[in-house]
Amino acid sequence: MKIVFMGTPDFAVTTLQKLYDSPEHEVSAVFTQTDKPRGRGNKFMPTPVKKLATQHDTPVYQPQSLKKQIDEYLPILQELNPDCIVVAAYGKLLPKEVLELPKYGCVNVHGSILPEYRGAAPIQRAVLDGKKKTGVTTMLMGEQMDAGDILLVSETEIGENETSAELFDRLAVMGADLLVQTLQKLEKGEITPIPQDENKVTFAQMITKDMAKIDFNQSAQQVHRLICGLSDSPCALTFLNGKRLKIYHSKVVNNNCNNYKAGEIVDDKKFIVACGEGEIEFTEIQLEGSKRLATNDFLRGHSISKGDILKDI
RNA sequence: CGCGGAGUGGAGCAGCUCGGUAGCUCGUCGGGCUCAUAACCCGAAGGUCGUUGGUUCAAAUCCAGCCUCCGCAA
Repeated sequence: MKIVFMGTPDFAVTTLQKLYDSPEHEVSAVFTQTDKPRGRGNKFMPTPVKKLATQHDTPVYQPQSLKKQIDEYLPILQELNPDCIVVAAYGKLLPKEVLELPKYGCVNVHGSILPEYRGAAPIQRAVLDGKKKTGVTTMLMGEQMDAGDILLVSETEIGENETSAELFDRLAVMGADLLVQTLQKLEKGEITPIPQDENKVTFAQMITKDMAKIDFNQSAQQVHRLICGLSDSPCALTFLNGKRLKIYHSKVVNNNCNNYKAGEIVDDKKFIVACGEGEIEFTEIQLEGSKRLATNDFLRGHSISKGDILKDI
């Protein structure tokens, strides 16, 4: 199939790579968000998708807004004449003219089992909510965000200590596979799109940094979910001796009540911290200015004291 | 030129302010103790202190440039 790909972050890269690897598909152009200054030094960095597309010498387009610049880009798309437009975490809505252009429509890969978790952060939200199960969905795009008819769904379980980052990687691969399957069946006419059940719709709100500070008055289970859900980015956060301490991995070691204060360090050999209810062990952490370390390694060079209390500044 | 931190034996850190014998917690290897152990005791190997140049009798330590990594802000 002749395909135009639209996407931006790493999640989309996996799918794009899969398309490059599939001999039956040809990626004739890539759309991605505009380059923005990011990172240290505020240098302009290409989006992950652009990086990959450039390596494959695929033409890259970066419109500010397809809707506003439709007169400019519609002719380009018509010229490209794709059989299908594949969209993965592009971050922009597509205008009607674009949606109606390809023979097989615009197919989107989404990181949840729709209609649950429509929107920006489906994967993190699923982990934050302590869901046992999630998945990826392919759908035919409509004009509303993530509201199109469902094509295929693939499910998976979320591990007890699995972080958003880990789940991200798994779902990206699943999504890429599912997309290729979807295209195959779409071409053969083997799929009947199913409208979403509007009564079951939930939204996955964007993740913000002000969620990141850990409140140790919550239960160990709640703290654990926050840590898993926000890892690797923005990452759950507390403070050790006035310095930011990010928690990448943790596990609940005790669910019962305890006699410690919230945030008190209970074990300085393992970095176990008391919560409002239960205790949690940090297993991978990073101190401000230093690198991300397994707690074992961290404790060889840094000392923590039993009885110290972690708290916000 | 957005702000800041850091590069020291295999790992994580200290030492740098006030230049002059390389330190700590681990790991590794050898030996011992023990029913046994990730426990304990004894011993050993392993570092031109990121890189280049400068100051000096002497630089991990002071100065300048470069490389790499990291936190914040966007």
